[in-house]
Amino acid sequence: MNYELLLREHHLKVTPQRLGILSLMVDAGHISVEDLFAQIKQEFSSISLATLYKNINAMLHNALIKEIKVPHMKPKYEVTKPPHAHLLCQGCNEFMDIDINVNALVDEASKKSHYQLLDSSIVLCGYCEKCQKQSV
Amino acid sequence: MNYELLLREHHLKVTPQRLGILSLMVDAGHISVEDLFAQIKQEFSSISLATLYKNINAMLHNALIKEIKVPHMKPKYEVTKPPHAHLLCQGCNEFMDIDINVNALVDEASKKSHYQLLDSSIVLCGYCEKCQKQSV
DNA sequence: TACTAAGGAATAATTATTATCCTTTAGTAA
DNA sequence: TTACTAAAGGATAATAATTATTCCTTAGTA
Repeated sequence: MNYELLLREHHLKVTPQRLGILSLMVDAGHISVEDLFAQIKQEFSSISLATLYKNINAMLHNALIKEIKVPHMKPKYEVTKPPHAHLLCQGCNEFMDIDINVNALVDEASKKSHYQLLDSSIVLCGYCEKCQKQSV
Repeated sequence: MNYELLLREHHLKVTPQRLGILSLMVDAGHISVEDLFAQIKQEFSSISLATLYKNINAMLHNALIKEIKVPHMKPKYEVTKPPHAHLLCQGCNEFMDIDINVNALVDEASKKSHYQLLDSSIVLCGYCEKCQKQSV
């Protein structure tokens, strides 16, 4: 993926820090501010937490990334992808993407409301294969 | 609704403050800590914000209420109801419940993953009838 | 009625996020 | 290239949200 181009397409200045943050986000899939900061520090030891927040907000504003908020968890961030749902494992607390038919859901909802629907956020909770075996 | 019984069923001590908080939550449908505090203050002028947080956490812990978290909004709380989705109006920022077929969604997701699914959280964003007319 | 564990009030402490100030740098155009 | 300007970065202060602590009060129970 060409991160430099991706930033330009979203009208964001290209800086080494920003490229690093974006690249880490892509690699991680879903990552918290805390973890992202720990990782970006390894590349830019003097980077400030405020810089990270400023970048996250800039990228959110341009919809380059999305915020995922679920109960009892710190917010996580992911690079924007086609509509999909999230599976959240209650054991290891990891997210996994799943491409269910989001449009069908939106269609069904449309029929039951007068809302003009624009976007959706779907989180399913359960146990992943690994955590299923271990405990429960 | 018998709030006293509801609290007892969830192994929570019955106190006047707690009854007040629960009753306000039911009436509001979906409410933030801030709004809840403003309202409960009218009934118990000396109530502390810490007390409110402790009650919210106690009720969350016993699944008497649920937390709703979505990007760019303060968390809201609702008394636990049968599985349903939320419609969030981007104009007035109000939630509305909608009873779409959540089980069908979970079934579909089950087929596409090895997860053992337990719970789901679905938020659809758009404009309600009123806000559709006004702007957009 | 009395006892005990939990709840409430007040407030301090912690955590997460944003604002501010000043320095540095990316983007642009001469 | 060079020079200019707006935006970005770093350091840190400030704010907001939530949790912890202390002590006093009350609900549940024997």
